[in-house]
Amino acid sequence: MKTVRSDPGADRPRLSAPAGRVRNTRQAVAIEAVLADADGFRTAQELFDALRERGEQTGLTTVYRHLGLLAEQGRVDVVKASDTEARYRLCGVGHEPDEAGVHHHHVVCRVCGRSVEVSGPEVEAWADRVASEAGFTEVTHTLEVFGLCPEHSAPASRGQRSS
Amino acid sequence: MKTVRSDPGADRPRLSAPAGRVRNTRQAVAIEAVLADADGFRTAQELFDALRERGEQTGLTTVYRHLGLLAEQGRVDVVKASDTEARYRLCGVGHEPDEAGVHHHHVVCRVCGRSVEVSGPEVEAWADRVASEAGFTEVTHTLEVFGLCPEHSAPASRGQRSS
DNA sequence: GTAGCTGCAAACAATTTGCACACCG
DNA sequence: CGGTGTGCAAATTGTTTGCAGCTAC
Repeated sequence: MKTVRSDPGADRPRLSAPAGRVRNTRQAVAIEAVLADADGFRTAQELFDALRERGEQTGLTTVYRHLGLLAEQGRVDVVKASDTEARYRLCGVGHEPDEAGVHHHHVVCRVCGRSVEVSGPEVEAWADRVASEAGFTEVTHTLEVFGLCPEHSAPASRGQRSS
Repeated sequence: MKTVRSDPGADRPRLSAPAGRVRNTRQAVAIEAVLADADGFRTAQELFDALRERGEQTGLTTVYRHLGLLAEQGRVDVVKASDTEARYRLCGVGHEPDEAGVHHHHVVCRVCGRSVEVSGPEVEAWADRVASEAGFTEVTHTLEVFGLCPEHSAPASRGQRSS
C-alpha cells in the first residue's frame, strides 16, 4: 500500500519555523514544514516519504519523535484511521502549555486525507449528558468523522461528473 | 502433543451457540460464553485469560479468529482504547446480513471496562450535518466515550485530576 | 469421510528505544 | 565544547498467517 504522491512543485518556501523549545534543527523545521504543507492527515510514513522528496534525508525515527512531541504539545492532531495506522496533522488552534488545545474534531476525506476542523459544542454536551445519566464521571470522548470530500465524491443521483 | 483437555463426556453447556455459519465447536461456544459473561469491553488477551480460567484451553489465535469473525458479523463491538489495544464486547442488537447492526456508541469505564450502550440520534445527525456542510458525502464516524462508572467514581475527592 | 476448526510458532506492521555520532548554540 | 538531536538497527506489542492434526457434521 503505497500512496503514489506526485507532489508537483517540490519547492518549498521557508515558512515559519517557530520551534519554540526544540532546537532549530534542519529536520525539525523540515518536519513542521512538510506537516504544514499537507492540509490533510498523513501517516508517519507518508511524511517521511514527503520529507525525502524534498531532499531532506530525515530518519523515520526522527519523524516519529517530532510527531509525538508535537502531539504532546497539542500542535498536531492525531486520528487513528485504521487499527494500526495513525495519522497526524498540524493544528493551528491555540495550544497553551496548560490548555492542551481546544477540543475539536475533524471531518477527514477517506481518499485524500484532506480535513475540515469542526467544533461541536452539541456533541460535547451530548457526550457529557449521556455519560452523566449513566452515572459516569470524568468523561472524555474520541470522535472522528470520515467521508469523501467534494472532490472525491462519487456522483450518485445528481448529474454524473465527467471527471 | 497438545494440552490435556479434560473433556469428560460431551459436557457442553449450550448457553447461546447460534453460530449460524460457524461450526459448533467447543471453543466457539466458550468464547461467546466468556464474551457474554463479561459485561464490559475486554481485550483479546483478557478473554483468552478468562477462557483459561474456565478450563478451556483455547488458543489465542482462535480467540482472535472468532473475535474478528463476530465483529464482522456485527455480533461484537470493537473499540480501540489505546493505540494498540482493541477491546471487544458482545452486542445484543439486531444484526441483519444487510443491516450490519444498528449504529450506537458506548460509554466505557476506564477502570473496569463496564459499558453502557447509547444511541445518539443527535450525534449522528450532527456528524452528518457538519460533514455535508463541508461538502463531504458517504459520511461515517467513530465515537467512543470514556469515563468512570459510578462504582469507580471518587465520591468525596472531587478534584482528582491535577495534571 | 471431508471440509472446516484449532493451535503453535513464525510472520507482520507500526512504533519505540539503545547507543554512537553530528550538529546547534 | 556540551548537550541535545539524529539515525540505524534491534526490540516491542498486538494481531495475523502457515501448516499439520483434530473435530464436527
